[in-house]
Amino acid sequence: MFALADCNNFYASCERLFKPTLIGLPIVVLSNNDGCVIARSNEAKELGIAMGAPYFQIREKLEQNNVAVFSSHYTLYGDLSARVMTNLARFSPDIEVYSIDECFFSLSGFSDLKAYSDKIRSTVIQNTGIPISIGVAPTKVLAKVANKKAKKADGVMVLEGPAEISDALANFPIEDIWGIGRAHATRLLKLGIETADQFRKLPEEWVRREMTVVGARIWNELWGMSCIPLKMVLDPKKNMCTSRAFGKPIEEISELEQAAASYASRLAGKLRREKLCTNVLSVKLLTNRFGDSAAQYFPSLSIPLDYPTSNSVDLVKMAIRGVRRIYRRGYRYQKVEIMATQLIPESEIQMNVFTGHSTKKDKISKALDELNKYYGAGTVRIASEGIKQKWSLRRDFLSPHYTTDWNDIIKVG
DNA sequence: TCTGGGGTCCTAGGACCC
DNA sequence: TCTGGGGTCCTAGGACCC
Repeated sequence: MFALADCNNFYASCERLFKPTLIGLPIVVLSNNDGCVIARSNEAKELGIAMGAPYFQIREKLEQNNVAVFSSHYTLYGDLSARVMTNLARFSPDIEVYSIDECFFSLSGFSDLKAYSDKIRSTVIQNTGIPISIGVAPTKVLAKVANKKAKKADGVMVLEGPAEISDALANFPIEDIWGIGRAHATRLLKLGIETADQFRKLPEEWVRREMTVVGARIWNELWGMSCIPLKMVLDPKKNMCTSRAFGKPIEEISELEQAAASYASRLAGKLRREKLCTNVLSVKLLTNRFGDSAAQYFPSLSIPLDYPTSNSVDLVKMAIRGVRRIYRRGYRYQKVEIMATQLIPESEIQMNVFTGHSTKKDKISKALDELNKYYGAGTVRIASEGIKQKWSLRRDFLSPHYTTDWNDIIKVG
């Protein structure tokens, strides 16, 4: 049996944890640049605030209803997520941390799954303050279904026998099935397939032909045949990307270079943290796709590197070179994407006799990491990243670093 | 003025090799 | 009328996830 634990309205719950005065009140959390809504407390959902709604369009409504608004604060959420996962790990030998707020784990060999899940749930809530729901079923796809049902029940739902499962699927909307996205849902709805139960009654061959093996796996999982195993060890990453919209549009190449340098440096840091090196660096510029009238331009360039690297100096240099190659005057750029592909572990690097590895550059990178870890991200930068970063993120409603910065720690009394 | 960011998997088609 | 066959690798694009 598989269990899925999912934190309720995770980001909103994290913000509320440190502001108990907000209990019972509506909360929303905004995306980077305070762009749109990415998390809502139940009270905010009840007000009819849609997921993904652009902030500037609903600002008045939020003010009228006294909704508490927060900029997203991933350091805080990451820290609280780790606490939840640590607690869950005490209850099962096999766990898969699936995302920042979700965790699959095996309950095979356990008895009285309802009572055990209730205990897990109350322990996590007690120890972390984050409310969670648990769904249990014979496959991952069914555990997802159970989890949705748990949210509407008392926080735990176990689906075990065939009759119980049929019942649960009978009125389960097709578009809510894990793995069926907008495109497939639209198509299936047109064919009159509206529920999970109708979907699994389609012939398997049809599903396989029209929705590839991915669809066939979901189909089998809905019949209780497990096809998606627990992933207890993470596969090594294949790509890594730093991409972020600017606080305001950029037209000048000098500012684009700064931003690209800055993103490349951040990317290099992420690579080093995961002990990976990249063979190819890609740079992409994007104009604002929502600006109907403005001219659009989405150039990109992949730069093969002479040797796999993760050092900031090399990657920043390449990113700037990329921007210079693809930049064209006359556009209002909204975003730059720096992507590293063909990643390999640091330990597997084949030395190139001619270019080799520069220990000096590696030492610079290491010093950067250590200084920034101690004094805070971005304290020491490469000069081309610029000092006055006019394009940097807008985060007008950022909460304090309650758990990750001594200066922001909660004071009692 | 303002509309997120970071990933994975699968397939099809082209290039290339023997 | 005829123009091999089979394999691998790479890339682009689509679909999906949280």
